Amino acid sequence: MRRDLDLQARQILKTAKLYCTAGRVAVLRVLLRADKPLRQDQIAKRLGKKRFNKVTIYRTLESLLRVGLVHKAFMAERAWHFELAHNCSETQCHPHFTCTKCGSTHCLTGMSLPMVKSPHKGFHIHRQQTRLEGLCPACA
Amino acid sequence: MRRDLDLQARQILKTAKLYCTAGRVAVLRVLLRADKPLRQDQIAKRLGKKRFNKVTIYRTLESLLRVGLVHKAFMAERAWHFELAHNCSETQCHPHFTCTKCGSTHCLTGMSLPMVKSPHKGFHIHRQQTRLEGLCPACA
DNA sequence: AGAAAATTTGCAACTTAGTTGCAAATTCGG
DNA sequence: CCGAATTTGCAACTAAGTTGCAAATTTTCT
Repeated sequence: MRRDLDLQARQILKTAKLYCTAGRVAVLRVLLRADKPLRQDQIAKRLGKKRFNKVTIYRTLESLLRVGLVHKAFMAERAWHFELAHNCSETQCHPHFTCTKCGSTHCLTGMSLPMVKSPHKGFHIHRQQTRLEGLCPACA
Repeated sequence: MRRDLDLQARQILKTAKLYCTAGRVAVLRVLLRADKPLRQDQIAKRLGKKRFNKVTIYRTLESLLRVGLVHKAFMAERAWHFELAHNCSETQCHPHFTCTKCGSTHCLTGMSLPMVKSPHKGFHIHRQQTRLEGLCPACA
């Protein structure tokens, strides 16, 4: 089982043309077994005895991101962004668009998306929010 | 014009039963004029001469959040979350669900949403991501 | 209006998340 | 196994946000 995972991780790294180091294999193994997006500290915890410096973990993730093996879930940014809630309904706000080139953000007001229904039993969805990425008029 | 904005801000604060202080009026005015979600530092910048301590700005935003006048756009969390990109298409990943009670996050795999189309001309949407909030099976 | 009570503000110090430079260690290709 | 390329750990740093507390402001009560 664990051998398998190890081999799989190594294989993946090799095809991605990344150096196959202890750190990368370990982090990748954690991600392969994860059932949800993880933060650096959560990954570190799951590495257990195999300790790596947090800088190493971040840099490993960076390399995995670079080759497209990994995503940043939530397309999060580092800082919080605030806006008035006035023209948002209880269940959703307008979508936000962020330009991948210039980084500018725009509110795409005037569109309301159909409310998502979970395919998994037992989830009660109260609010949804959609984030879009692409090129803004100025950059396109 | 500016008088109007001021009055409007005061009115809003009054109905929300918040102390009507210089800081709150100023921050609210900025938000009323904003065309997109703003970070604390961006708000500070727009306050111009009316300087307030960043702690004050954060606490002001907190109070506006508390009474529901303001949102955190992107439902952002403070730290980045990473996950394997394997079962995501070029244009979207599965939606993520976060429980507002216990804070747990789940991947709602197995659903693909229709790709959003911008109602505004000139936006080229490459990727979309949906985030859901509500109660998870355990908390519901 | 004036005073007491409630709330907000600013400051300094702190935490958390993530980054950078650099020297030492590891990995790869021949 | 050697040398070049890449990765690692460390320490020090930045950015974003938080906390405690005393002083200032706002509201309420009379």
